[in-house]
Amino acid sequence: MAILPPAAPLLDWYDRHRRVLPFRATEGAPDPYQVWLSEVMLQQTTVAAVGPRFARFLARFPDVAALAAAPEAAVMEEWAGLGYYARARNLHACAKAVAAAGGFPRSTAGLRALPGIGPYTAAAIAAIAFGEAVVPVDGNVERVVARLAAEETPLPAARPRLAALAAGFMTDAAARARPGDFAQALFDLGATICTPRAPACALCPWRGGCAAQLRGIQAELPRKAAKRARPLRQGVHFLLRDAAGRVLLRRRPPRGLLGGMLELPGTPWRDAPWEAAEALEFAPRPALEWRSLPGVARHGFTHFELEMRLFAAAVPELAAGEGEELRPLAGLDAALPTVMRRVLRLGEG
DNA sequence: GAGTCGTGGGG
DNA sequence: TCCCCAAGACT
Repeated sequence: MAILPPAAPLLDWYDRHRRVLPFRATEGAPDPYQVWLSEVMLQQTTVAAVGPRFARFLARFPDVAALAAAPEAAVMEEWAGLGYYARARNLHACAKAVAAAGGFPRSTAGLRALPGIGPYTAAAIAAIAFGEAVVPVDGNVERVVARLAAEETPLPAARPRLAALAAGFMTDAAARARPGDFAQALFDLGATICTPRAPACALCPWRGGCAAQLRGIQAELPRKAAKRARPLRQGVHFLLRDAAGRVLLRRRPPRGLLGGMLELPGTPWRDAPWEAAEALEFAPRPALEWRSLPGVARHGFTHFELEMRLFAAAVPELAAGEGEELRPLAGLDAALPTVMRRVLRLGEG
C-alpha cells in the first residue's frame, strides 16, 4: 500500500482557499437535510448547475417533512432540467422513509440503506453532517488518489484499490478530527488544483508528495477504459394545441429513461428515420391535419444521440384522454426535461 | 462487471 | 463540432 501524504497541509490549504458554495454551511452544524439534498443534486452534476437549483428546491421544500408530504409530480417538476430523474423519485421515497423514522440515520451503514444513497453519498453525508471518520470517494477523490499513488490501472478496474487507498487517510489524526472538512478539502483540491486536464501542481499543498507528479505523468491519470460510440436515434413528436393555448402532454412510465417526466407524445426512438405516414400512426389524434414543421432538434443522452422532428396540429378544444395531460404552452418549458424543451422549440418558428 | 440513466460547460 | 467530464446509483 502506497504511503499517503499527511492530512494537515491539505486542511491548512482548505482553511485558506475553500470555495464558498451555496449549499455549503457557513456557520454552525450543517443541516442533514441540506447536506443530503445537495449531495444527491451533485451526483454527476456540476457545482455551477446545482447552485441555483438547490436554493430553489429548498425554498419550495424547506425540510424533510415538506418534501415527504409533496405529490411526486411536484417533485419531478421541480427536478425538471437537472437530469437523472431517478434521483428525484428516490429523493421523494427517501424523504418519506426519513420523515417516518423521525430523522436521518447518523451512520454510513444506516444511510446506505435508503433509496438513492449509494456508497459515496452515504459516506459524504456521514462525514459532513455527522462527523463520521470516513472518506467519501467521488471522481475528485479517485483522481487525487490515483495521482498521489501513481496508480496506472484504468478505471473502473482501479476503483476498489483507489477506495482502499482513500480510506487510509482516516488513519491520520488530523483527518479524523475533521472528517467533513477533509472530504470537502479533497473535493476542492480536485476541482481547483488537481483538475482532470492540466493540474496546477505548483499550487498543490501536497506537491512533492505526489508519485505521479514526481514522474511527470499526473495529467495522464487516472487512466480510463475506452468508451463505446453513441448510436444516433430518430424520433417524431407531436404538438397538439387548442384555442385556449393548451398543449397535450403525456407522462412517461415511472421507470427507465426520463421516467415520470412529462413529454410531447411521439414515436419510439429508433435507429432508422421515420416516414411521415409511418410516424403519424403514433400521433395522439391521427385523423387530424398534421403538418410537418421545418428543422431538427438534437439532444445527446449518455448512451445515444437523438434527432427529433416535430408535427403540429390544432383543434378548437382538447380533452385529455387516458394518460394524457393538458398544460398551457406559456411556462411549459419549466416542467419539461431538456430534450422536450428542445423539440418544443421547433414549434416556435 | 457492464449498461442504463441527463444535462451543460469547457477545451 | 466533438469529446470529455461532473460531490454516482441501480440493475
